Amino acid sequence: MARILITSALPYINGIKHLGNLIGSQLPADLYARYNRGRGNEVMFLCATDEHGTPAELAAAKADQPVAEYCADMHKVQTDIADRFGLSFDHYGRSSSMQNRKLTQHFASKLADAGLITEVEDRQVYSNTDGRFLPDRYVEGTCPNCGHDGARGDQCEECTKQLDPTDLINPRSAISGSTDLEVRETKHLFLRQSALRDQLDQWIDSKTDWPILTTSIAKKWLHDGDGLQDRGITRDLDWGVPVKKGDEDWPGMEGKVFYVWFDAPIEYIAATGEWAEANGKTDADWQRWWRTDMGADDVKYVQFMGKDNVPFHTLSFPATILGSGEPWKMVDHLKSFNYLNYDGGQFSTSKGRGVFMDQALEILPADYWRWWLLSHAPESSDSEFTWENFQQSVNKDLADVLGNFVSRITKFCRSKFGEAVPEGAEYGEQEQALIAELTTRIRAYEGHMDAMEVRKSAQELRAIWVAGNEYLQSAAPWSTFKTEPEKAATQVRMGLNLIRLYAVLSAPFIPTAAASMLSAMNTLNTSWPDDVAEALNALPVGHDFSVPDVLFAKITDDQREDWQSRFSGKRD
RNA sequence: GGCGGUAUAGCUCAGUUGGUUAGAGCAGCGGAAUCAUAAUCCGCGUGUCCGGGGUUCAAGUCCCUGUACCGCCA
Repeated sequence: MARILITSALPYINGIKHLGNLIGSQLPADLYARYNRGRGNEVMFLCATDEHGTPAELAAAKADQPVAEYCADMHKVQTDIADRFGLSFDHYGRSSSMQNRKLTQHFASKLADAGLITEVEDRQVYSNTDGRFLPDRYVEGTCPNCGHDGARGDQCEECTKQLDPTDLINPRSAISGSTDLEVRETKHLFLRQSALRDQLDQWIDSKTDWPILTTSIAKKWLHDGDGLQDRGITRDLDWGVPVKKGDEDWPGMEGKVFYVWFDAPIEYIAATGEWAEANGKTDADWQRWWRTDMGADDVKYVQFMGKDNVPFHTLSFPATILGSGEPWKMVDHLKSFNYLNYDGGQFSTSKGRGVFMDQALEILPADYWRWWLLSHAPESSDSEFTWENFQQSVNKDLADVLGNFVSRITKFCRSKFGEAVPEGAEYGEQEQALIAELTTRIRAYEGHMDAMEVRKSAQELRAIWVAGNEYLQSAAPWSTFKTEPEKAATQVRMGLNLIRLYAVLSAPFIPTAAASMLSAMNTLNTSWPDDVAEALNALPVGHDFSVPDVLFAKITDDQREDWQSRFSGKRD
């Protein structure tokens, strides 16, 4: 039994995520987790909210709440939505947890011991009115290049010129609008990533089976210009992990916190500690997933994320781990995704454009979204969501091909033989041919799933559903029933067993519908079809079942048009 | 500006280390069947593989170049 550690990129705390975020990390990670559990592997699937940093502080201020309280509330909201989407995390943690605080401080201490941290004097804009330092992007003013008034301190969005906050004419605080600003000296810790460049380079070179998207981004950062740069890992903020060297104070760093990108990936590890604590486990129980000296040697670790997160996961976080000199588990496979666009443009959290997770669940059950998103995952390039495509795909694949299959076979059996698996002969030639085809296809499906080829997996699964319809069509039990009822009974027995088989195979994609199918077939047998012939005899003659409700109602043209206009603008 | 990605049938996409008449699903057209959510199954594709050069016996697949769209730039 293999042991698989799976993490999804951490969603930021300031609001509900849209479907583009979902398909970029959490959903494919869930697919992989459910599949591996289905195969009988031991899985640890983790995610958490990323809670530190200025955007969280500002969102809390806007909501008129203390930031800790705001984060606690939003964490609950996100946990609830994740649950309703069927995201089967073993633990959904928080980067603000005490475990993460301790671990982050621990890593910083180890890095300092290894000589990989330097202190750098810096000059930064301080707002007297706000009583705080302002991150570059929170200083606004007139662009010296094009004269645009809303330029940010890191870049002018109008002319795209990169700026320094001190370049701005008439600078003001983006938080309060105050112009009472001054430049102050401040000291920060830098992680000497440059010292680890060759190690990281070799490590990336050894990953020959990673998506090109992943390695090309990593290589670019390693070699572009002067190569990998050292990175500031502290900030002058209140909300975050206090800068400490392990348990001890860090002279000169009083009142500062670690940068959100330093502590967020460490939360992958800390979340496992949170899982242990929440479930009455010991430290050893989580360490066997993460410490190669404590049993994590045989763990396969897979990360899922959108392409914007790749640099931090291929370079910064590995630098933290390698630099610590401790035997932590490093990622084995990094599956990255492109972006999903919405109806001709981008999904956008800040602009409220597109469909957000809570809204999606208001109009349709999770399985509809899961199927469409996964079967159209942006693997090789950016892909696009349109309502027409969504309606067509979902109606055809889920309602017609799969849902109707379940419906036609159960209703036929009920009307001719009653609600129990009818007695007939052994499977004949036609059934053996079907078993052979399904065996080939199921092995291909497993291959794609093991390789995390999401779209190809969906295609193969669909072909497996189609094979059932083809069989029924050519076997035609409604026809054989008239002259050879016993033969019809055998064919119906095959059809009913196919429903159970489909439920098991489809569960990673559409867990709710799969559960309904199993429930209708009145079975708890979810064993993976290593032997397809055996799997198609799982429901024996005489086994009771029931006819389920329609699995997937079709999306009507009226609904589609309604949603299309409802989601065309900004969210409320 | 630098870098990266993408450009293949009306739509969404596959096309492995270059090798016979470029494929799949959807949509469309025709047919079969009537158990079923008017569902299913079968048959039907003359596509400047973005343009232009080049390498090669052979290029959608490699090289150069141009164009378009998207993204990233700590």
